[in-house]
Amino acid sequence: MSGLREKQKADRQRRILLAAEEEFRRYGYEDTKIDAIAIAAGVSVGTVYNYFENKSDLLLELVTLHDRFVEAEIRDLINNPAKSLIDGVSGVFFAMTRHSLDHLGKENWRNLFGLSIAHRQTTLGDRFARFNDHLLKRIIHMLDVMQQNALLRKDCDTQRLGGILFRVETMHYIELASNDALSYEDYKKNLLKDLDFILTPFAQGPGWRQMTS
Amino acid sequence: MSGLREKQKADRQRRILLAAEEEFRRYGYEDTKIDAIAIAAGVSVGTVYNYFENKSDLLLELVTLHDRFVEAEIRDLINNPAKSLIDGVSGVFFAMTRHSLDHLGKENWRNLFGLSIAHRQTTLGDRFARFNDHLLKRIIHMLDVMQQNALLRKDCDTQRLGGILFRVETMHYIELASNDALSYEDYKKNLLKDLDFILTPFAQGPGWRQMTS
DNA sequence: TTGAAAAGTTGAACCGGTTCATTTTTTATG
DNA sequence: CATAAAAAATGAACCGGTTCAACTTTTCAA
Repeated sequence: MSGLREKQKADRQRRILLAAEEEFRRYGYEDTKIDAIAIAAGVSVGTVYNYFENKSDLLLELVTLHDRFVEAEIRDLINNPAKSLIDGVSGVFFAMTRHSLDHLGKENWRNLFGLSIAHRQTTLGDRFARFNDHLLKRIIHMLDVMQQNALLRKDCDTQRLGGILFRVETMHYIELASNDALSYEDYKKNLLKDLDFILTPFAQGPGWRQMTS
Repeated sequence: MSGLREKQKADRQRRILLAAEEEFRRYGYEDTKIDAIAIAAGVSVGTVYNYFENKSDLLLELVTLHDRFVEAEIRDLINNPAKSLIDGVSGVFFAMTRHSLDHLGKENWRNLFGLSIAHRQTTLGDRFARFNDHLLKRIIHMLDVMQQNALLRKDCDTQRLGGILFRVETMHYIELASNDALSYEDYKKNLLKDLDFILTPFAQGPGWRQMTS
């Protein structure tokens, strides 16, 4: 049977990932030793590197794994459209952030962000960029839907608005992840104010901002 | 004379910084070895660590050193106010970025950003945050001036607008620094579009966006 | 001038991520 | 089965940032 090798490979990969997740969660990125992951997974150090490029790749893999949950949450939020532009957008961002933090914690996320910026040229940076790109597309799609539903002005470039909102959110997320003194509630409050500021001129409906002098 | 020690210290510190700048510029952050800096500066490895916390601190020190030039450029741009809101804001951002890149190059900047995010709790992250905070204050001040000059709506919260613009710019800068395929011109084009999108509703004068349905 | 305390320098050793030559396991073939 | 080729696992060695105990230089009081 030639499936043995495949089965063993899948099993080892799974065990390494599981061990890594446990270690990262328990000790944080910096204090997690590859050695410890290898021992916990019942393999040698070399084998870990056989399955994963490097330490940060391992972390990225964990993020990607849980990507599907975020994906599901976003889908739900898009399918049950919010009553207003700001509720829709903030709802998606809050859900994403809540989930990300619960899953891996601040320390891992700031390392992931930091490393993906520093090593953009490498696999890590590239894949993280793709991951973000995908999320951005979902945001833009939601804006399109809201435009259909007359919650967003027809003359608004959703591509551009989406990009801007995503950039602002990303910075808030980075600030949250990299500052232990900042709580999730702080993040929500700050982001909401920014979103409101940006979105108000583009929101359709009785409450939008009067712009003529 | 008790000044000898002080003089020697200042001299060593200067030599180390000079050597570091040369190495960082020539080889980039990753490929610069502390060992090489020490040799170029004519001191031992231990001495380098006597003067600087660690490798990234050394890079941050170089950035801070040239901060004054950026400062000067910004002051000029604020003193000679631009004709429009968008020209003023983009002018400052473009100048900052142009100068930063010329000074240290992409590779060093993406590492600085990456490391300051990953190590926010440490001296590095903290000092980099302060550095950014200071720039943000200058931007807000410029917005205040423009508001005085009737280039920006009186009812606009300059604090908030400044924060948003700064966040968007920072993300564009990170994208520029971390992607070798992106040119400075690309950055300018992309950022300008975002700034225009955000600012148009708040710009005072004959050309501002008509917002009533 | 002297010598001991303070300040600073030094480089060998440490630590942990990563590599790679060697060994072990699995598969394919007669 | 037996065996050779292919695939994968292994851990000792490498590399470079960082630390620290030993050593040198400077200061300062007597």
